Amino acid sequence: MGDATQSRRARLRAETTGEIKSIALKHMATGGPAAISLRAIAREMGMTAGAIYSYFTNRDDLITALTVDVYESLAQTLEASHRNAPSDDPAGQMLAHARAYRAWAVAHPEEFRLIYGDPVPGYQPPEAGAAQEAEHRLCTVLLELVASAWPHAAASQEACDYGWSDFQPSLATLTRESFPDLPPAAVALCLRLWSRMHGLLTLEIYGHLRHQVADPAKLYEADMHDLIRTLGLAAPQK
Amino acid sequence: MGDATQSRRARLRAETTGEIKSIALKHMATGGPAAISLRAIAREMGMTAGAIYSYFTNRDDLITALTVDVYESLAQTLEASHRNAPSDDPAGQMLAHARAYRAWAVAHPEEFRLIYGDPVPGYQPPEAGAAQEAEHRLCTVLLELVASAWPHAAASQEACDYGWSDFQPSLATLTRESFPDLPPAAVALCLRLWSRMHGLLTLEIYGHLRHQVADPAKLYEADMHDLIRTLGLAAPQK
DNA sequence: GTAAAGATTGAACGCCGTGTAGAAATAGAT
DNA sequence: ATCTATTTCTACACGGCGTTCAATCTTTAC
Repeated sequence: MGDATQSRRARLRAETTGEIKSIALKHMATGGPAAISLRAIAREMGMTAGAIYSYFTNRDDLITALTVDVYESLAQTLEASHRNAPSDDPAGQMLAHARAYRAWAVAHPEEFRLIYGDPVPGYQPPEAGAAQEAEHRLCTVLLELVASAWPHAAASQEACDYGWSDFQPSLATLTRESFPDLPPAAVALCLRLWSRMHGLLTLEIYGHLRHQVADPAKLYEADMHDLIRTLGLAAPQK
Repeated sequence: MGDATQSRRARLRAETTGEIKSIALKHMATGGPAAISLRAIAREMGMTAGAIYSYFTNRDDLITALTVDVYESLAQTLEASHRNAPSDDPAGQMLAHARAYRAWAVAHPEEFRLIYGDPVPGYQPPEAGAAQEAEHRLCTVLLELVASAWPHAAASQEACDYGWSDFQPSLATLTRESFPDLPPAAVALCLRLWSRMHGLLTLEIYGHLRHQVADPAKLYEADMHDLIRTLGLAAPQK
């Protein structure tokens, strides 16, 4: 059986798998998600296209693997931003998260397109995929923000009555286990926060703000400050 | 020269052009924008793929034409919604617009993807395209809403100082000509309204809400009511 | 009626993802 | 060290794609 770490074969296999994904990401970064071509990857590696099929059953399988990696990158970025933010300043946390999200999206537009847009013609993500898990992980970061902001924000969010049955069971149980004190309305707020950042970012990434506004960052900042203000959070010091 | 209406050739040409676009739209509605294939269209029309090149120089050219049509469809829908809304109820107008936007998007998800997502691998829209004009047209509808809501909403939007130089010249002049009384902050608000609807809709259309929430419509309604409330507009009667 | 202009065909080129068959290389066990 | 089983890789074929081009048929214009 295997040695200390791994059998030699498994090590080479992992290396090659990584190289395939790395080259695929590189191609995607220049030509968009649609530029991921098994033949082009194999060509760059000095292989034949068919050889990749011993590492990934499909092109879709490779795309799925890349998606998981990209989700991981985004999650780590946002989690790191949350760790570095002051723990007693909800408005500052919110702003830091919003900025980290946009910074990642602007720095990795193609990765953003991969997970939030049409990844590639005809690609269908696996149903019980890791995408759902990754989205919940991203949602958890947001939920932590909402949790610390909820004492200030609850008053403005009581209008709509939400129940746990309004959410998918996986998200509902995840929230109730991790944040027992949060009501359903807080989860709804979390999703609406997400959508609010997502809206401006997709418009920017997909070029729809280019014809309207000189500096998308300014619009984003303005909307985030408006968001913090209407949530009843104190304006951050800086 | 031509007869009363058109020369026979021009008439046939217009018919064929329409048929090409119609079949392309049909394919897109079932298989997504990536399913638009010149060969498949030609096959369905009993033609050869090359024949399409006398109607559209490119596949991208066909995509551009479809985009223009889809923009037109969306613009007419939203403009009709605006006409049918009561003219003295800013909150009701806003809500009607938001609902009309979502209804269109949910009813035409592939058209939505065509204009707001990756239309197709490698497609690059023409720079001086009609897309810009169409977006301005959609923005005008929103600006009318903002104009009628501005007396109530101005107070909450004075925080950020915007200047006309923050916007692209075409949008700035369009606004100043059509709505001389509106300040730059109103245009910024208009774009932020757009992004707010767009955020939830893209998440829904691209399937990212499916794993989180039971009924995306409820989340959308809740956010729109929150939006109307924070804008300082009276809650609509219904 | 004849010549110009437009529409269409059919074949070709070079991409692509995807399979299959067999060769080459590597692993573990004797 | 040798043998055997598994894995990796090449070579090739298939069908589909967008695109081009010379040749052909059809409509228009004079």
